[in-house]
Amino acid sequence: MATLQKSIDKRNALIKATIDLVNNNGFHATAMNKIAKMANVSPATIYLYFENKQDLVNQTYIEVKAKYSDYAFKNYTEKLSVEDGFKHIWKRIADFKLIECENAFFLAQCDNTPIIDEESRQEGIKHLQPLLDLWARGKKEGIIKPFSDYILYAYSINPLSFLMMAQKRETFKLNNEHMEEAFQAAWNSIKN
Amino acid sequence: MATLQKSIDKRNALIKATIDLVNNNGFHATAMNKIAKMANVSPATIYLYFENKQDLVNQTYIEVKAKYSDYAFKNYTEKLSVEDGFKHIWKRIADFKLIECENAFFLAQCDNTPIIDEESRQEGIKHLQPLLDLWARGKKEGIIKPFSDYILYAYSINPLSFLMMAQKRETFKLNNEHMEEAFQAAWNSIKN
Amino acid sequence: MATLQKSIDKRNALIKATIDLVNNNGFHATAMNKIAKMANVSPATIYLYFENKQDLVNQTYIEVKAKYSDYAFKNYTEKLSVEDGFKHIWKRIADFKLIECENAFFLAQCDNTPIIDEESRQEGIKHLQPLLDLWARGKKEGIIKPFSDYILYAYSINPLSFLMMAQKRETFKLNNEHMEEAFQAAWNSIKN
Amino acid sequence: MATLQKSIDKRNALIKATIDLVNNNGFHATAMNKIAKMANVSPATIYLYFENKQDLVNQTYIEVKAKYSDYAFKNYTEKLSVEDGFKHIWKRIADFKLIECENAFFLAQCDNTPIIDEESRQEGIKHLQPLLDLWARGKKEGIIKPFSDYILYAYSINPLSFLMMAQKRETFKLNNEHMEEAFQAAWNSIKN
DNA sequence: CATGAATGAGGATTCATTCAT
DNA sequence: TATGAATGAATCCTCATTCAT
Repeated sequence: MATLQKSIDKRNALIKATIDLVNNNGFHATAMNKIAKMANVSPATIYLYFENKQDLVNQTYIEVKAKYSDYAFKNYTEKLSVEDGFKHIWKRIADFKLIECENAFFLAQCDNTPIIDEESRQEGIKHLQPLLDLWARGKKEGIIKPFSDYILYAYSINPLSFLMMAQKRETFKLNNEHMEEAFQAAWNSIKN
Repeated sequence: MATLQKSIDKRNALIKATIDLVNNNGFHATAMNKIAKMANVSPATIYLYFENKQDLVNQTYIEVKAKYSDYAFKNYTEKLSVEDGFKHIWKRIADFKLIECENAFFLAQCDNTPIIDEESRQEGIKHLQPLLDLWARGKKEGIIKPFSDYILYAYSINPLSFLMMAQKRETFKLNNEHMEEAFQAAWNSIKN
Repeated sequence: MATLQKSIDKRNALIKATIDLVNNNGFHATAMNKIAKMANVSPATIYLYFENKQDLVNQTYIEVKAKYSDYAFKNYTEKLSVEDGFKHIWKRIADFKLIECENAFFLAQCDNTPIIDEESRQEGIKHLQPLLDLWARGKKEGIIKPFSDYILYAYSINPLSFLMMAQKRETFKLNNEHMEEAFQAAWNSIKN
Repeated sequence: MATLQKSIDKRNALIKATIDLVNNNGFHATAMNKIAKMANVSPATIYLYFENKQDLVNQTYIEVKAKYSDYAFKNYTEKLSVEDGFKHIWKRIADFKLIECENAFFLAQCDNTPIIDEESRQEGIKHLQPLLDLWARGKKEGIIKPFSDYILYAYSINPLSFLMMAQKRETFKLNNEHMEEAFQAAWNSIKN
């Protein structure tokens, strides 16, 4: 136990350090040494947990992506109406992007950059199924526009990433009113 | 003349090579050496045109950003109605992101990554004024929702970046119908 | 133990190599690569022991300067008369400059060149106190001329550097008679 | 004429720039580019006047060395007594080292460093003949100690270099009294 | 004579990774 | 399991030198 826990702690510390440093310096400007130091671990120790630097980022990506969808669907139930269900998920995602913004920023960087293996990217995509199911139901009920899921995502979910970036850059500060506007824009873009 | 043109050609070749290589490998994985080789130039020559690697990317960013807004507002006139004007600009930006996708991908990478100086970023932001003016007019006429420009941009323009990425990743192929859907989603998200 | 000793050995090997190569090629013509090779070490290893090239020379300078004064005052005691004390120290310094001439040449190069940080230079100056004390006593007793210490040093000690250079250049070979002459010249220049 | 003069001016400007930059940065840290810039000349132009960098320093050395001996023997005549003659030359050399200290510093650097070709060094040595003649006469007359010329130079002339360095380093400021002391030390070290 | 643009070779330094302990 | 010392390869950048004009 104790020793297993210690192992997990180290792994977590390494992933946390990776997110932090990659966010601030980018992938290639982040030295394994620095990651090790920030995680209070020897550089060699990293290689006990990860095959190499690429593997470290890949796994970090998958982990954060999982955290993202866990967060997104927390307390969500298919019993909700399409609109309420969407609102619920949207709000959760918005919270994730704006509160857990270090994680969200890391994902944005991975998603707009050639640093992640295609395989790991695929691995990370799987998790949004409940949202796709909701949209399918919405389309069938005539509540959601019969658009490709890519387009629905692009317009109703992804804009939150842009707002997160703006906020992180401190060029824009989101308040509750903005969030309300954002939700309206999202919903209007996909509702029938 | 001849010699000035040759200089300009070299600078352009360097910028083109930078875009290409950074797109495929990321900023830090792109060696000056490789940029030089691709531009048919000695590594040392880069430093006649740019102060250092950072300066090279900064200037590339500014240049591409300028190309982006030039493209966006080509043939645009304020005489158009708000809706027509928006449609015009939106179509141009869509074309840029989907046709000049190398350029667009480069911008996406810079905008979601800490590789660009804040100063250069500010420099690159200036160019969207005509769109902001159009939105101001739209809000006054009651045609556009009275949202923050950040939100209007996030929902009506930025989603195109997501679609561009998806297409570049070959996970999704946009046809004319998709484009029509995308425009509707964009317009619905901001129109009153 | 073993590992600490190995570390010290490496550091020493690096310092030795630095002296050798800087003596023969000058500071800037000496590549870190070459120093590493001569010390049987990887280039990267140098940076485990020294911050950078400048730091390497600075520390080498300080080390050699310390060795110089250790050598100068070996077996010296204040109980000696001023003349005997001076003769003792002078002989030791002469030996150092002519026998440990690699070290002496390195110092000469550093002292006549802008390669050493002012700070390290100050650090290296501290060590001659016993000689200054001896002169102070000599002046008080009326045995040594009441000249500035700079002048006493310039005339009674520093000329040995010139002779060392000449010998190193193989333009002049010092024998015992020369040494006797040199000492007379030194003593005559400062004695009352 | 005019064009020849212009050529000479350029050559002089280059030599002046070399002295200045080598004094402040050392030989290898001094880039041809910088020398060219300081002399208001294109880098390529340097190669019209000098074969390469080594040749540039060699010739600079020879030139400065010539200036040194010209300065040293200005107004000197063999009709002076040994002591007066020595005093005359010594004063001139002292002036050179302390007033024309940029030149003197350059020589010190060359003389304590492996940057000058042996050949050029030999070339530069020739010039002190009148002093050697004076010493020969002094020895014959029993006024000067029958020491090797190397030793005479080391003790009566070379110390001025040390004082010049100290002054340049701003650790010591020489006044007239010091100069008087210095001359006494010099003369006492070699006079019978 | 004079130049400024161009360059290939080389230099200091960093980094992902390994290995002896 | 954990480490810190060690490293070879690679990176950014500079520089002495050349060449077309």
